[in-house]
Amino acid sequence: MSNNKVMDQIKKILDNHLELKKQRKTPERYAILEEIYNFNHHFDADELYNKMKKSKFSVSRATIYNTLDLLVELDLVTKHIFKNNTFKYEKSFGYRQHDHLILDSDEILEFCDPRIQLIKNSIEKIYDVEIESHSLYFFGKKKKKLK
Amino acid sequence: MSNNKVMDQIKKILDNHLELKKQRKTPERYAILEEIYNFNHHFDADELYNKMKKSKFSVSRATIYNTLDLLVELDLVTKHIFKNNTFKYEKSFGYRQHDHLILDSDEILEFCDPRIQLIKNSIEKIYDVEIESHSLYFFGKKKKKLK
DNA sequence: ATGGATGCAAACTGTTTGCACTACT
DNA sequence: AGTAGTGCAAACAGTTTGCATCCAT
Repeated sequence: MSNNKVMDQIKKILDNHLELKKQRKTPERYAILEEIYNFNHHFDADELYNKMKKSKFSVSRATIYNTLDLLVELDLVTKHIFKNNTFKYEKSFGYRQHDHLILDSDEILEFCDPRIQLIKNSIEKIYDVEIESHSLYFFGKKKKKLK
Repeated sequence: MSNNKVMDQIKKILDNHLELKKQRKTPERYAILEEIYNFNHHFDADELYNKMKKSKFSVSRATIYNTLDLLVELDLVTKHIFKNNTFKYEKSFGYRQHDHLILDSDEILEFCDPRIQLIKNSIEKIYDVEIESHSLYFFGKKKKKLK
């Protein structure tokens, strides 16, 4: 499989961090990271919890949340909040930055537009601030096709 | 006061809507709308609830949420969700569309950049969709001033 | 062996819901 | 009079927390 290489890289990142910060290399952390990178796109804590429960490696909710926080901090995972108030997550290593288009409240597409960087640069200059991240969502619906 | 005029206009909008949809013109609805338009910027349901409680017109949480939904539907109020998972609201009539810059996790500034419309237009064409709304937030921090 | 991490369940927070009562039309 | 809207409190959902136990170091 070609993405074993990605898997190796992200595990290495986690590994390095844990070593550096003298945190424990628990099997749970690696198992969770692996499951997340097997997801294709957005999931929430509960989905991950259930996926883990079905897998050979059952893990508690507390650990799910703890590990998600850790991985977000490491930039291996991105945390979103769309319109409702539950957090959504997605793997982020090796995926270039993108924004989201949400159609009919449930379908999520991704896009990338360089002009967002230009806006960011302007804002930084105008307000004399340093921007660390942004979130841009478009909400819309598919056009009805005329018969 | 110069914004009595604004107050009159928005009450008229609510009025028309209630009449049209044959909904009741309860004093609670007008009182809540008025309090909201006395706020200067972002608040959450609880802040509004407390503000109402202190005013002459105490109102229940259920009514707060019901009325907020109604006003959002009428575009008199905008509903946001920033990084944590509680909804924030702001009055929106007469205020041209703007986006938000959140500094050091607590200060909220507003800005307006026409390029966001250009991005929107592109996305609509590329994906053949109709975009109804967007949300754009920049998260950053103030630059340290050198002494 | 030590204490950081986990599992479990209870607590918490913001929001929603059910139902009896109120008051707008 | 009829019923939409309100108030209250209980229910709910997602997340966080406290504490006993476990296991990586």
